[in-house]
Amino acid sequence: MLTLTEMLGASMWARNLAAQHLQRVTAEITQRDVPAGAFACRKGEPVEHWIGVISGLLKVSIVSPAGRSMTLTGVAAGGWFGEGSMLKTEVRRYDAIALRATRVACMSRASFNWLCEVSIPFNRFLVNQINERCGQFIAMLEADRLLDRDARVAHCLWVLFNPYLYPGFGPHIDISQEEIGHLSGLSRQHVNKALHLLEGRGLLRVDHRGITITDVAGLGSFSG
DNA sequence: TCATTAAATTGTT
DNA sequence: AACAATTTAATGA
Repeated sequence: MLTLTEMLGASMWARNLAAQHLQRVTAEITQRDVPAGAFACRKGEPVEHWIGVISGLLKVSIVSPAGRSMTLTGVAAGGWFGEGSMLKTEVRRYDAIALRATRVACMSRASFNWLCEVSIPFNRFLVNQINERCGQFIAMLEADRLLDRDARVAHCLWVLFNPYLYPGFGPHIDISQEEIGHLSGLSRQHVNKALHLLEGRGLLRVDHRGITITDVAGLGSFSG
């Protein structure tokens, strides 16, 4: 299990921060353990924190009035989310559910605002992060509306592998096929078939309780 | 260290 | 959704 310090070391924004800035906000960050299946945050709550994943895996999703849920993205270790709501002062617009026992880091609004004021690298990071996310959501719309199931699995893994949003640790992603199913909105059976199809195309390798990406660009452009 | 068992995950139907 | 096969993790000799 990773520590907060190790996780920050991998986080894109913490890498480029001045030492004294990082030291101060690190001291102010609080940690919270979220059991599997529980909410890390809920739609409609006031947004008090910028949230990062220290270990585990979150699913960011929204639920329609009719009860249908739609997954927006997954957040793996090293990833942070909610900066949009920090900048705008609004209530949380989605749920974040732990797909397995997950430890999150919470940066208060005060710390976040302070970083925005004193750190140019942090502002540059925010612009890049929001830009990356914007590109991913466009790709997600395409995958969701135009592409088949195999491509949706490919896209969902490609999103998780994005080195900017989720600066993981190497090409291996620790995730079960069931968890991929929850992220992509498909059944475990479809995920299983899709993974082996993608493996046959040389884009990844199916491991036990995980996968190893061998061709990131290929995953991103896969469309059947 | 090795064997046994339980639990989790995968592959198929 | 249910089942069997496989892998990992945990336990104790």
